[in-house]
Order: sequence, then C-alpha cells, then structure tokens
Amino acid sequence: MIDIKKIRDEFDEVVAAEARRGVEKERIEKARELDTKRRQLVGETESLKAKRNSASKEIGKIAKEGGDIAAAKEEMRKVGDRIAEIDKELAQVDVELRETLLMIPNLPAPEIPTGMDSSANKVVRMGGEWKDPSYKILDHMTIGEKLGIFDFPRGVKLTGTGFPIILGQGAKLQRALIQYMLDLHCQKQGYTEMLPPFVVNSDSMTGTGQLPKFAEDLYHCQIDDFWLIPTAEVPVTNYYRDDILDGKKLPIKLTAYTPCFRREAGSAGKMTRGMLRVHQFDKVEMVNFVHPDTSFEQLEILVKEAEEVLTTLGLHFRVLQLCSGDMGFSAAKCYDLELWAPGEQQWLEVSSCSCFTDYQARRLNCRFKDADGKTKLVHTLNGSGVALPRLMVALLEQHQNEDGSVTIPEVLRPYMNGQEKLLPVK
RNA sequence: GGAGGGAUGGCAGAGUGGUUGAAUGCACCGGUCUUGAAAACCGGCGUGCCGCAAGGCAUCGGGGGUUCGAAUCCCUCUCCCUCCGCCA
Repeated sequence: MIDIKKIRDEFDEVVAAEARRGVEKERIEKARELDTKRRQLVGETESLKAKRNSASKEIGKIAKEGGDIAAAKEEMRKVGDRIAEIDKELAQVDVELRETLLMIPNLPAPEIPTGMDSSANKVVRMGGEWKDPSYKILDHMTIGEKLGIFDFPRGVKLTGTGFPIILGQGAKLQRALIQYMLDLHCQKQGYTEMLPPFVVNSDSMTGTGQLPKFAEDLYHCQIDDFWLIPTAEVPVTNYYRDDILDGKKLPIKLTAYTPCFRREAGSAGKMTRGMLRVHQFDKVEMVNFVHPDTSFEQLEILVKEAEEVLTTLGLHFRVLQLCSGDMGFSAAKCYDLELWAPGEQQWLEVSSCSCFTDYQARRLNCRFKDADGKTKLVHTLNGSGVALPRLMVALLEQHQNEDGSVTIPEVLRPYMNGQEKLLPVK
C-alpha cells in the first residue's frame, strides 16, 4: 500500500511517477480527496469525544456528591448520537480510502525504463553460454518421453490438466535441485531455511496482496476458509506480519521450498505445453527483510544469488530489467531471470526478483526498531531461487546429448548418488 | 469432537462501571556514585491517528451491544491452556 502522506505532501511527484505505470491522475486525486474528508471527520468526532469524556468525569463527581445529573446525561446522550453519526460516515470513508489506496501500485524506482509492456524491458546481462550442437535438438517433452520421467495423461486422470506427474530419475533430479538450491542459499548466501504451511488463512493472503483482488487465481478450502499458497512468498513474508523486528538483526533472509498452487483462471491455452505452465509446481523462494537504506543494494545481491543457481548448473540465461508498466503491482524495481530453452526456441522466466520498498510492509504492518530508537517500516524483497518446472525444461534441453541422455550438472551429482547422466529407459 | 478455564504494555502480573493509559516486578534507556563494572539511588520508558503547536482521540485478543461514562457488564467470533475421546 502506498503512503497516503506521500500523496498529501508530494502530490505532483506521485502523479508523475504513477503515470509511468499507466495510472490515471484521477485515482490519486480521489485518494487525496478522501484523505481530506477523512481528516475533517476525525477532527469533528474527536473534539466531540473530548467534550463527552470530560463531561462524563464531571457527572461522576456530581453523582458521588449526590447532585442532579439528569440534564447533563440527556445532553451527553445527544452528543453521543452525533458522534455515532459521524463515526459511521468516517468508517465508510476509511474503507473507501483504503480501497482506493490498494488500487494504486508502488512507485517505480526512478532509474528503471518507462514503458507499458514487456517490449520496453531491458536485457542487462547474459549468463552462461550456449552453442547449438550439430545434431538435432529435442524439446523437453520428447526428451522426457525417452527418459520416462513425465506422465501427463495420468496426471489428468488423478486431478486434471496442469497437474503433471514426474517419475523415477526425473523425480529424483527435481528433489536434487531443490536440495541443492536450499543448500546454496543457506550455506553460502546467509539464508535461514523455513518449511512453512502450504495452506494459509485469508489474513495472510490479504497481507501479501493475493486477496481480495486475485481470489479467482487461488485454490480455496471452503469449509475452513483456507487457501493453498500460490508461492512461498505468502507464508514466509507473513511470518513477520504485525511484527516489530530488531533493527540490529537486519537484513533477515529466509528461504523456503514449497509447492505452489495456481488456478490461473483464464490463462488456459497460453503457453501451456508440457511443463511450461501448470497448476501445481515446486519452487524455492527467497525473502529478505531489510533496512530501508539498503533495499536497492540488497536487490542487486538478491539477483546475483538467484543467478548463482543458474550459473553453477551450467545454464545459459539472461537478466531482464523490467520497465515501469511490466512490473508486478507491489514492486518498485524488478529483475527477471530467463533461461534459454533451445528445444522450445524461447526464453523461460524462472525467477523474478523484486524490491517492494515499504509498499508491502505497510500493508503487512511489518516494522523494525531502528538505531535511533524509532519504529519504522522495513523494506521487503523477494525472488525465486528458482522455479522448478521451467528450470527442469531448460536443463533437459540445454544438457541433452545426441544419444538421448541428459548430463547431470556436477553440483547436483552429490544429491544423485554420483549419477552423471539421466539415461533413456530403453 | 465433548467439558471446563483463560486472553491486560517487551515479559511477568494487579485491576470487576467513574482522576486506570493502566499498580507492582523484571527488562530496557539516561544520570549519580566508581579507576572500570556490579550493587544502590534518581529519572525516563507502549502503539496508532488528528494537530504548526498546546493538546486531543483511540487502543487492555477481534467485532457488536448496554451506559452520561466500559479493561471492568452483555452477545458473538478467534486463539490458547487443562481434562476426556479419536488419531498420523
């Protein structure tokens, strides 16, 4: 949620910055008007309450001395009625203001490119290498079939489309990847691992912004009013909801492996081939709670941490800086990591690393005690480190051999009992 | 799932309708003393909102109600604890 004080005090700057994301001035104007209205009502009701409070004290005193209090009581009853009226209106304005603020995205960082869609994104660097081999490159579906590691039809039988089954050495490879990434983050990059619930309540979903807007994209357990998490960001970030952190302990870096569940209502048919877009997938996520002065430096570190996964797996990828209009709603600055999938002949997004400044923390009410003794909002960052299905696709396609086998990256072999290759089943 | 008991400031823990925003202890911060530290003593010490400020309002798990006035009474929800049942 954006800071209303910013709209109050730096209106023109906010309007200009939001215009870069395609937000009309009217929306910000509306927030400002509601805020003015709100403050006026607060002033009115509070001065009436002050009057009532002091009168009530007086009444108590008079009553004790046996004086007549009937007239005073009657007058205060009227004041009470008026207060109730104003409070009702105020509650309405509060709701409206909050809703309006929630519709305003985070302010884009000044240095990012302006643009409304992915065409304005900028490739900031390339990583790893790729050379097309002399033999014919296969796509992951064909490779998977040879290796006997995917079963899509039976996934449909068990659940429905978008719930693939991974088998045998493929399942083991996936498990190895998860282990490897967690170990890398924890042993080398200073993260603490967390194994959170995969199901959360509505407060948590609201805290990170999935609710109320994106309810349709989530799986819901009606009886208990629980939701399946679409990303580990939800439980991990909400871990510190309504919390005050010790400033000396920042940055706090948490990582978690979880399955992710996404209904993705309306996205059927969109790049859904094979493993590319599914309703359930595994992901390792990184979340940082940082001091406001360091958030953008931390973002650069976070991206490098995610990149390290790809580099050490020997994969070719590129780093994209997203333009103002292509970023997620809460992000001030965002980098995407895309892996090259030679079989698909396309770049696959496997990680998105974002700095949310205080936008997410405000909604989450996550603060910290600074060195000056003041309580302030933290800044939050998160990044995938990384998503499994597309990583698997790119890995199979980039590391495939002419004989149909797939070379297992060296760093994964300790997790695979030393196995060097995935071998065709027949 | 059944029965009962709870939820108060960072923690512990008083408080059952009127100077209680909240005793007391611990923790924490500042000071005195000390070569330094400890102890002792003195002072300070929740959060949010409105206001230039003075100050005001709200807040004792959440929501609603009674009342001139609610931490205190009523309703409701959530969570925690104890006992019983069931169970990986």
